[in-house]
Amino acid sequence: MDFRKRQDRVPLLWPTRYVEGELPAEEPARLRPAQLVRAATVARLYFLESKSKSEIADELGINRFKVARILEQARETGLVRIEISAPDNIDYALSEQLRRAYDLRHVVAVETGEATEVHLRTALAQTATALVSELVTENDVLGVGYGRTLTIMAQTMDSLACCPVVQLTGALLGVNAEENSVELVRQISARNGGPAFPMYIPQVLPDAATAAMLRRQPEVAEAHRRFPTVTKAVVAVGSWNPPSSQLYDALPAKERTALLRRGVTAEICATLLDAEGNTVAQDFTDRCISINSTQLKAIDDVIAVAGGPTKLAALRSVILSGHVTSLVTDATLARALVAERAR
Amino acid sequence: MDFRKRQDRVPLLWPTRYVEGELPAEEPARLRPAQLVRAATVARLYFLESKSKSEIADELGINRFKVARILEQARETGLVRIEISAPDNIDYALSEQLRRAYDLRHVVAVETGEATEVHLRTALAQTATALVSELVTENDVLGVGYGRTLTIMAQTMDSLACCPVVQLTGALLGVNAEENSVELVRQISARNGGPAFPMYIPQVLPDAATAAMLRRQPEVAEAHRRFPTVTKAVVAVGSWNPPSSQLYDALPAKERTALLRRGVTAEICATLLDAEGNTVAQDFTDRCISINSTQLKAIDDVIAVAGGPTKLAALRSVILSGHVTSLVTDATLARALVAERAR
DNA sequence: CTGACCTGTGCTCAAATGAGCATGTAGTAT
DNA sequence: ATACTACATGCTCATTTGAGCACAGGTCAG
Repeated sequence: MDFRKRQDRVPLLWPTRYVEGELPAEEPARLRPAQLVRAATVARLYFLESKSKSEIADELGINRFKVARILEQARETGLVRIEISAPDNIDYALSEQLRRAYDLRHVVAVETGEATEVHLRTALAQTATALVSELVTENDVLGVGYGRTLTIMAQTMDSLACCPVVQLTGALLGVNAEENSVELVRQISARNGGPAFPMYIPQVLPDAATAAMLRRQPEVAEAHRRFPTVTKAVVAVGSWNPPSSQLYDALPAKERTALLRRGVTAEICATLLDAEGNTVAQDFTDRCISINSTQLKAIDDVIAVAGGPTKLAALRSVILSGHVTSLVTDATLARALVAERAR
Repeated sequence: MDFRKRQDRVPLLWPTRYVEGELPAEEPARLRPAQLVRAATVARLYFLESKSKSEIADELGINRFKVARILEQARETGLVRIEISAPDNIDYALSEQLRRAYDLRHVVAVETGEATEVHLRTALAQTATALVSELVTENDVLGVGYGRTLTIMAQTMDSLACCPVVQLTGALLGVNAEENSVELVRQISARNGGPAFPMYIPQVLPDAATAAMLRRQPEVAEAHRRFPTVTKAVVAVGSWNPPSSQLYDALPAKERTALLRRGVTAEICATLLDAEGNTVAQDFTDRCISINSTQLKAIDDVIAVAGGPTKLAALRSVILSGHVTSLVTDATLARALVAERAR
């Protein structure tokens, strides 16, 4: 029987925590003693003692088809149960759907329930921590963008391989001074023990010339030299419409509206994207201290961490732009993205 | 992977209630998100959606060996668990061992724990009820012997197929008049709605001539005519040394000792057996109203119900004699029987 | 640099297996 | 009786599968 059952049958393998469709009622083995003894024996030999059906058949003096049928029955009656039990805050099927829908490398759709924004961020951050720790080896070079969720992530980051940590964007003025891209890089490198490449410099500068000049500052130049060596990056996604972006918040109203008029929908690092994922307003990006679009795309694995209803359009745009390869998001957002791709 | 694991690996299929060897500690999936998503996806497709490994491999764009290895890992980490959960009052492995050791058809070894004799009888009776109900169809003719455990069984007998019920032995004087072979047959036939063939007659008579004469009484003759048609029988086993037998108890001391001196170790219906299972004291059996050894052996399936430490020698004898094909007993007794056969 | 040694991958070949079919054996309706 | 249904059994053949091997890439010590 090989544990698979053909499609025309009722599925006999039940998950417990992870449920696809309906959960069959707990069924406490309706077999009678004689069958029970035989079925339990066969099941024990097959599952516990890893014998082949043919082997069991020979041993019990029945034929292998009979053994297969006994095992089938054992499953049907619930004598043998197979459960897939995984942490239930991840929607695995949805994650995989989304991954395939946009041909991404890794997608983790976190089930956040009726969470407040803080809870949502925390949940995403924890998952991002786990994903990043899993993917990053000591031979990697980790690039780090900036975002509120990433800040929480940095605080919970543990067991990250000891590898260089490179700051990908200059600092934005956040609500408090503790939260900025420099702090983020410091936190992470302090926790994984790897060398840090921070840049004490603002992200947005008055003009491209100033930015170009400041890029020549030793520390900034050093970080920029690392950009081509970055193998994995974890970044946030900023939404411009509706606004949910630290960069957006940091800009004067005039500038925002100008950029919005030019179709900016999302930002990833300092790269601005329209709804279709095209890079727009390159002149703005030139004024920024940040990894640029080309360099970002050259990174092997770029993990975007973004959730919440305001990020839908932005996340879609970022995915379509091809700047990210992996994604940590919430289930609601994931469902929306899958749904529109299905059309 | 086919759910079996080779012997050199740690077994990855865990029973819950039914445990063979050690029970591995509950292990809550130590995989990280990326692997978890992939493993959960593969496991879902394989177990829940019954796809083949090759199919899954094609679908996910990996090769089938990879799928097999992911599934292996899913088992190793406890993401996928297989449990065999059956009523835990039966020792399935022991039952099967005993069955094979003596080439019996059905054996159910009931785990009674530190039970009193009453509890033990009740447990055996319940199991016997289940086994008999399972094995007997409406096309069978059920023969019924006599014993205290069988009396309890009759009281709990339910969902027995509606078939004729034939009394196999005459009545013994028990502690109370309610408990005798006639009552037993009445009870069962009342419960299954089948025709009864009782015999209101004592089991032991003064001499063979009297017995022969009484066998001609219409009711007795009718039952005897049914003996060759009996297809399944449920009987008790009496032990003579140590004594644990209703028949033994019913005999005068003089007679007992005379028979004991002739090597009587066990009795099944009115057939007496020595330690090796040979029929002895045929002259005594001739004085009894009962199915005889030949007729008993002609029955397709004879289920003996016997338990408790006093029955060891008797049960061994009865099994060796070839009078029974199936057995409901307690685990302790079963273990003893298996152990001595192993030598 | 080299060679030993992992680890992950994908192969070959033979064994294990399932689906579907043919048979046998009821029981049931005609 | 006869035909039909239902079900259990055991077959053939194509598919699925595992074990073991071979190879690639990477690491490490010398």
